[in-house]
Amino acid sequence: MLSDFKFNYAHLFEKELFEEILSVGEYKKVEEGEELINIGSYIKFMPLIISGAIKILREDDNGDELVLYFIEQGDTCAMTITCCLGQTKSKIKAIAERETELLMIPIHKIGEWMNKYQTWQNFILQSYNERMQELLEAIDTIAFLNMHERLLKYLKDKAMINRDEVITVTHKQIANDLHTSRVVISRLLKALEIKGEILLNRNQIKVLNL
DNA sequence: ACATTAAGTGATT
DNA sequence: AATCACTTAATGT
Repeated sequence: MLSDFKFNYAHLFEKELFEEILSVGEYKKVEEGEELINIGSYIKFMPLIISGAIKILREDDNGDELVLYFIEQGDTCAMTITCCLGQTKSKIKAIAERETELLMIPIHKIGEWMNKYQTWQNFILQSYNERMQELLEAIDTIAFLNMHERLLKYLKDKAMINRDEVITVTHKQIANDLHTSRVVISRLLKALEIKGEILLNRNQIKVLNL
């Protein structure tokens, strides 16, 4: 586990900072489906993802969800950075997409290290920038792409972050993630299968043209 | 064998 | 693209 962490992060930070991260960070392992952050909750830790993947989603008052993007190893959560600056509540929800290992950094360290380490500052700014890009992409997807394209992007993203062309989900779950109805998803999936883009099985979708 | 859950489909708005 | 109503298929007990 620590070797994984080294592999993903060691080259980013100077030795001194890396040591400090290790001594202050708290190792945590979460199972698939486990909720890491909910809307309205205060954030006390900033997670560095060692392995696995996390799904970031928005939720409305009715509890209807909409997936914004996925983050994986080497990434961190941009929301925590915002929270750290303004002591605000989380505006997003984070759920483990699969079994995931994290290193939890107390948020007061974020600011401290910003002043102390140049590499940390770069890391924070860069991840913030990457998340911003992803958000814009998510907006484009929702605003300008039709359901057909959104679905295909979702499937490919999902296959990518799980490093598996076979995705294990029900049509209902996809419908929830994309905030539409199951019937619509079933129809679009069927169309994709006929086009030869995917193979359908109960609880499973195989993405072909990755 | 029966109940439950997932997926497919026509028709309507 | 959403919803309804219904069918069919797969899976669990």
